[in-house]
Amino acid sequence: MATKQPSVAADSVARTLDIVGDRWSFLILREAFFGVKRFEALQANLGIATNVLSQRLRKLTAAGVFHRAPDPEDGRKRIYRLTEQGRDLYGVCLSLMAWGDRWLADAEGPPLVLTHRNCGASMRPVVVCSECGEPLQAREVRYRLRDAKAR
Amino acid sequence: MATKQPSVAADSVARTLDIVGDRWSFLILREAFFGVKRFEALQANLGIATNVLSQRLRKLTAAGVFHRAPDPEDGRKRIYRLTEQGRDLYGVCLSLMAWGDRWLADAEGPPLVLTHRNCGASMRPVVVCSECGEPLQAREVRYRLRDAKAR
DNA sequence: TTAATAACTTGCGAAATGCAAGTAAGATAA
DNA sequence: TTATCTTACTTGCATTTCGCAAGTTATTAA
Repeated sequence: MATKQPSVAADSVARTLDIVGDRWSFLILREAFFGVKRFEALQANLGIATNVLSQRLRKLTAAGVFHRAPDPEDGRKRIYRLTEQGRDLYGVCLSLMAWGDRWLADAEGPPLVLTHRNCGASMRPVVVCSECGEPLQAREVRYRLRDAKAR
Repeated sequence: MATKQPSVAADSVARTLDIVGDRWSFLILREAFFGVKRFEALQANLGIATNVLSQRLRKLTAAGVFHRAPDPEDGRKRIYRLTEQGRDLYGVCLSLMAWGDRWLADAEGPPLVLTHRNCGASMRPVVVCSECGEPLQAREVRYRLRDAKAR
């Protein structure tokens, strides 16, 4: 059995889920990563209720995931752009997609082929160690607080 | 602006979120990755209502994320083990943790140091291309249906 | 055989969600 | 300039989900 270490690493997950841990936020982010930037387009693509979309965008903007600004070419429109913080969620979003594609795709949803433009290859996203490049597994990772003893 | 491609890759994200896209599932998974295997321990660590935990575990088990079995040493207890499908969510969970640690950690939650046992280094998880090993960014990834034209 | 424990289920008030309708501010057309 | 349209919201209300407290059932321990 793994060493118990809940409270250490727990809060970073919980805090993240406070922001994006509802049924819609990642779908909004997915659209954003596809290049969708406007309220109306998000609403139409997702079929989300307008009050909920409004609320989510406000929350995500307040959290620093999106930057909201009027369209200089049409003052009625608002442009929602991902901040660096928001773009940094791409890996999570892509991993969610890859997991669903691997385990849930069937007759209803044919598997996806992802292509990496940089190298040109068909690929899948993998979560690896920044230092050795090996895929990470739960048993192989230890969590510590900086300037604190190991648990 | 990116090419519009919502319905293609969209459903894999949506299907995944149908299973783990609520406020509790990833917290339950986090505990599971820390080695927690029993109902009572999950409840105590998370402070989740018992009916919701019961419902979530049933849903995640039905979806193939957990395997549920009676403890052979004590028939009252149920052991919830991650299946391969469940363990495959580790990357997502770790990425969520890393994001929260990077962007939301502050006075309340000191940054974490993750150590990779295999290589011994302090590291952070990175989502990379399985083929070239480079970190993935939204602009660099194309999505296609297998046996379908590009969009 | 009685009591304690583990994993639930049930009932009920509170909160979140979806839907339809309305509003306010800026653009467009006559 | 006036009227209409568009965009991004807000409001009200019914439905669903959630949290809490109090059972219930099955198994173990005394």
